[in-house]
Amino acid sequence: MAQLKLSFTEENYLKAIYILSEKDKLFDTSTNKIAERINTKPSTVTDMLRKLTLKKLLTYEKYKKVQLTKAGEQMAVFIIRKHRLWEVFLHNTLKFGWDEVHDIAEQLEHINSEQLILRLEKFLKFPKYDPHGDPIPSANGKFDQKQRSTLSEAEKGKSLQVVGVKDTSPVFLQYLEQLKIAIGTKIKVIERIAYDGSLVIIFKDSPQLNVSRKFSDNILVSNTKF
Amino acid sequence: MAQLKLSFTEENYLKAIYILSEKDKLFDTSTNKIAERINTKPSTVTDMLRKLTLKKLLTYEKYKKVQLTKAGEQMAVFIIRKHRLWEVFLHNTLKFGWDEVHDIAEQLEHINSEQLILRLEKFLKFPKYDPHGDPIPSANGKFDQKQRSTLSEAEKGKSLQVVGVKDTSPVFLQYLEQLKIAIGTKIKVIERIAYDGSLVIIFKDSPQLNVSRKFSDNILVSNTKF
DNA sequence: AAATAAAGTTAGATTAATCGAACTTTTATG
DNA sequence: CATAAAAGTTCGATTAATCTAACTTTATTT
Repeated sequence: MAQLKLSFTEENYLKAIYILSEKDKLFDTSTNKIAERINTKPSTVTDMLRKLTLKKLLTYEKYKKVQLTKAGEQMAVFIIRKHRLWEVFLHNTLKFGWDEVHDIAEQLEHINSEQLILRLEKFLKFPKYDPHGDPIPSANGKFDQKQRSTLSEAEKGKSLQVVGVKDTSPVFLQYLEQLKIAIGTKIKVIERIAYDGSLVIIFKDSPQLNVSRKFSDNILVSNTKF
Repeated sequence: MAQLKLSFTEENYLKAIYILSEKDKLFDTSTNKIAERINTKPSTVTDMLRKLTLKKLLTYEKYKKVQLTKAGEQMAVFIIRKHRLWEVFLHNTLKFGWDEVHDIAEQLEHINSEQLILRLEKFLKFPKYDPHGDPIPSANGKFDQKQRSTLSEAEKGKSLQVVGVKDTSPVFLQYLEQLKIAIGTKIKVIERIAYDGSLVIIFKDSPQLNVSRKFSDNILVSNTKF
């Protein structure tokens, strides 16, 4: 693995395509979506798709859908692994806030050294999840897939533990920080409001709190832990 | 500081020019020397010197010598600061060998985040020297200049402490590792052999050892500490 | 100091990544 | 289903970094 060297740009395309394919399993990964995610123009994406096809990292015919090959997917997963391990380092070791780690990890993920990542992982004690609750693939590319659902799906009376977020925008993360909700926080659903899909919840020593549907849609929870 | 963004390549040129100017204070920093250090051709260097002159990071007229401006020097020192802090991290925290840290730090030094470096420095407890004994500039660009000389200059009978190396090639560093000489090792010069400039030394519980002039020329020592 | 060598520069070409504008294909909609 | 809108592609151009080959300037040496 990791035999052929890719440019930062190529790596970013692979990662973007991987993530888009994951996110929208129903819809095809399209030129425009890639362009938007990578902040470039569709014409540039077309060129790059050609290039990556030649390198056998994805399959693609013009006007048709894009799909990563085994090799391309492996590369993408490895980049995600690096990204998430660095996020753990930034958050746990250097004490960066939840919302500050992404941009720096975006740069660090391209550092090229297998050894570095193995040792970093060991130093961090083999974390399974990053600070946003996203799973960190192991060195052989496997994800630890824990049972997760959104808070919005939770039944009344259920006790749950926050394991991640879907929205990772600073505004959302900072709001969570303000509420003192973080990974690991235990939440109980007191009531479901049928009218607007909002929920009344409590957590830790908090008073009752009404949270919007939009809010609860973006909180990932598990109830397998207790 | 650090207002304008430079490419990796530009940063590498600045660093190379800074280091060459430091090393050979007597001789001018020349196109060919830069080319050799950066592993590129002289013609490429000429182009880059023009570009960096336009950006006011150095002064240069064709066929004349190159000199960094205040701004260029600040940038270079900041890159060296990053490089050396990362080396400390790799060595102290991730337990990489003395000889393994350079290449990875060469990549990490280009990561762009003032905060990251400040926090890394704090995490590492504000180290003053990197694993090779080279001083780490502080955030305001100042070096802690300790009294240093080479082992070859040491008088008979003197006790000294290793504070760094001049040669950082893997073969030399690995030899030191084998001998169990590292930063901090205390050495006593038993005898100076006039014939070939070699020295007889002892350190820790070692037996007497004869080391060549070439060897002792590349060990930096201080006797200010005890 | 003239000739030769070494160092440095210029010019033209190449590769990677990007863009805008014009064009083509696919999809959606009346 | 014809046509307009959306999506995607092609083409020519640009910028950064690099090279080679030819040329110029500076340094060295007899």
